Formats: sequence, structure tokens, C-alpha cells
Amino acid sequence: MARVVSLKNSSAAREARGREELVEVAVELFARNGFAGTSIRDIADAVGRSVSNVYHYFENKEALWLAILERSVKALPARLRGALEGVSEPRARIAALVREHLDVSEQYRRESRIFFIDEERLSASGNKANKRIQREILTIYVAELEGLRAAGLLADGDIRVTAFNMLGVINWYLRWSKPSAGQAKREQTVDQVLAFILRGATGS
Amino acid sequence: MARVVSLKNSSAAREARGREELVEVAVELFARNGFAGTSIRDIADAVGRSVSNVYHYFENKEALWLAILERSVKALPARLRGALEGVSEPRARIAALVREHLDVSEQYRRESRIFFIDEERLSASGNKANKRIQREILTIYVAELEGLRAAGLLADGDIRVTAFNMLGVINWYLRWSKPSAGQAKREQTVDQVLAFILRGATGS
DNA sequence: CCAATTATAGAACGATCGTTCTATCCGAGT
DNA sequence: ACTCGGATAGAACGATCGTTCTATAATTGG
Repeated sequence: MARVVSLKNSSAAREARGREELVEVAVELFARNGFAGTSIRDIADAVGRSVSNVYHYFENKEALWLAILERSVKALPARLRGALEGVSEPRARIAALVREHLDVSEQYRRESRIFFIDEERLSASGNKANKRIQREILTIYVAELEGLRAAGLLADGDIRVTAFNMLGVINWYLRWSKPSAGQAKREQTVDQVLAFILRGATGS
Repeated sequence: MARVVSLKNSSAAREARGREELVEVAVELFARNGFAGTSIRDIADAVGRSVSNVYHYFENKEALWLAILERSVKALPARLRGALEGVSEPRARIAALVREHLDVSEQYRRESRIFFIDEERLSASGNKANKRIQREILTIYVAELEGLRAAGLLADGDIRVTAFNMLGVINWYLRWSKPSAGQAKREQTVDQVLAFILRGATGS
């Protein structure tokens, strides 16, 4: 047991906890007030620590923002690809993709808001990383829609436009869905959103 | 002609031009950098006037923001209702509604961005006005979808969820559509977006 | 043409911003 | 038990924020 305590309090773990707590509250504030609307002092006050303590963990405000990007949005493409594994039927693949996307978005609701809101307002590096991820996601959707077209299930038109339409429904879901809703109600809603998307894309 | 010049330079017209120029550039900057990310000095510099001159026309920063709300978003519900006049067939009404919405959104592209981005970040009065308009728009969509249901054309599910899905597609269109695209290309894209929405809502 | 109003500029205000510096404190390893 | 590096606090920095004040230039109405 002494070993366990020692592990918990190892210097690396201490540092990780110090960082994690800051990221956690920064997510909340950035999501609510935006990047420019959130000050380092706001964040420091919210965790009950000093301003300089924040700078002990992060080089500057943008590094904190990038840490949020790192831990959430960056993982999205991998999770979407993971959801497709083992699913072969084109329609089922689209369904799995959309369900996973809705699920992840809901899980990282606040993070998603941040990167939609402050899309083009950051430094070159942060902006680039964000755009790259969005492009990557679009590519995944386009690939699946091409699978659908190969199966003769896709409605006519530019595939990219269809992909954007799907992403619009999915991303908008974040805006109006209530995190407080019960599990049953939420599953029902997700079903309906998915059905809308499938009809929109395939036309059946 | 002396009368015309006199009219153009009447004090009221002068004031209107002074205000209008400020609103115009404020829209641009707010859309690009957000409310908190845009300073009065940024705006003053962009119009080539002084900071105090801005305060001559607007009581404070938020009044300027509200002036933008006033001249664009506030008119949206009326324009949507106007597009429905004289159209009776339920499907055609939905089509007219969506087309008009896409058209207005494109026309007030920057303004729309502002109010999506800084949705919940302003004073009680500004926030309330914004929310009221959004609720009003939702009501219009729900009413039309009820017309569709009465005609037996609506897919199953909660009407509000369907309305949100439609609005997601429409609002997302602002994010990815290129303002630089030619007229023909744009009409083609609008057709496809509309088709997606109609299939999604009606399932045919 | 003159008085009155309006438009504009510039300086200055206190507050707050991101960031840095210096000093103390605490906890872990020897 | 002691040392030593990481964690924390507090004060201070120059810059910029929204806003106000005062004075001057321009324009309009009589």
C-alpha cells in the first residue's frame, strides 16, 4: 500500500494532476466565454490557484488551448475509423460512423463547441491543426459515401456537398440536444437524427 | 439639384451614413474575430476615424453589436414568412422556406456568423433578442412540418428534432459554401442541399 | 454670414489583459 | 534529518481594453 500511495504521489503523477485540473476548468470557461473572452485569471480563480501557477504548467494561454485540442478533438478521426472496423455493409457503415460521431461529440460537448467557435481565431499552428482534423473527418465521410455510391444507394449530386450536409446535422445536434436528457430519450433522438441523415443521403 | 444635394447632406442623412459605415466595418471585424476579440480601436482604425467618434454614434460597444442585430437577423422571420405567401402545397412551402433561408443566410453571411458564434456571450437584452428570433424561426419550421404531416408526407418522429436537423443543414451551409462561387454553381448546390433536406424530412 | 449644432480628434482614466520575476513552501529521495 | 527540485503565491510589468472628457473643426439652418 505504501507503494500505491507513493505511485499516486510520484512527481510525474503530481504534475499530471496539476495539468489536468487546469485543462478541465479551461475547457469549461473557453466553451462558455470563448478564447478571447476567457482570461488566465478567470481560469486560475476557478481552480483556486494563482496566475503564475498556470504558467508553471503551460507556457502561455495558447499552449493551454492546444492541450485541450490534444486531448479531445485530435482523437476524433481515430475513433471514427475505429467504429468502422468489422462493419462491411455500406449502409451499416454509415450508420456506425454517424452514431459514433454523435456519441463522441456528446462526450466532448464543450470541447467541440470551442473548436467550432474559435475556428479561425488562433495562431497558425493551432489553426492548422484544427483544420487538418476537420479535413480528415471530411475525408472519412466522403470515402463512406463513395462506398454507398458503389452500392447504388446514394442520391445524385456532389458527394462533398452531401458530406457537408451530414456534418451539419451532426454538429448542430450539439447545439440543441440537452445533456440532461435521460438515456432512453437520448437514444431515441439519436435514432431520429440518424434516420434523417440516412434518408437525406440515400433517399429511402 | 441643389435640393437633392441638400437632402443628401441633411443632418439625418449624415448621421445615418456615419452610423452605417461603422456598422459595416464592425460586422466584418466581429465576424472575423468575435465580440471579445474585436476592440473599439480596431473598428475606429478600420474606418479611419477616432475612437471617440465611434462613441459619438453608439453609446457603447454592445449598442454597436445590437445595431448589427437590428439590421439583419431581426428581419429574418419576416422574410421567411414572406416567402411562404401564396404557396399552398406543403412540399412547395417547405422548399420555398428553405430556399429563402439559404438565400438570406448567404446575403447576411457575416452577420449570421456573428450571432452563431457569440450566441450566449452578451448582456441579457442582446441575448434575449437573439434567442427570441431563433425561437421564432423554429416555430415557423415546426408549423410547416405540421402541414407536411397533415398531408401524410412527414417521416415519423419528433417534429422539433426534424426542424433542428433542417436548421443544422442550413446553418452549416454558411460554414462551407464559398461566397466566391458562380451563380450557376451556387444554384446547383442550393438545389442539392434542399433535396437532402426534403428527403430527410419526408423520406422520398 | 453668423450662431448653433454636429462631427471629429486626442489625451487621459481606471480596469484588465497576458506575461514575468522573485521568493517561499512543501514533499520526495537519499 | 537534510537537501533539493517542483509547486505555489504575490507583486509588478507594459500593453491594451472600454469609456470619458475636453477642445477644435465642419456643417447646417436661419
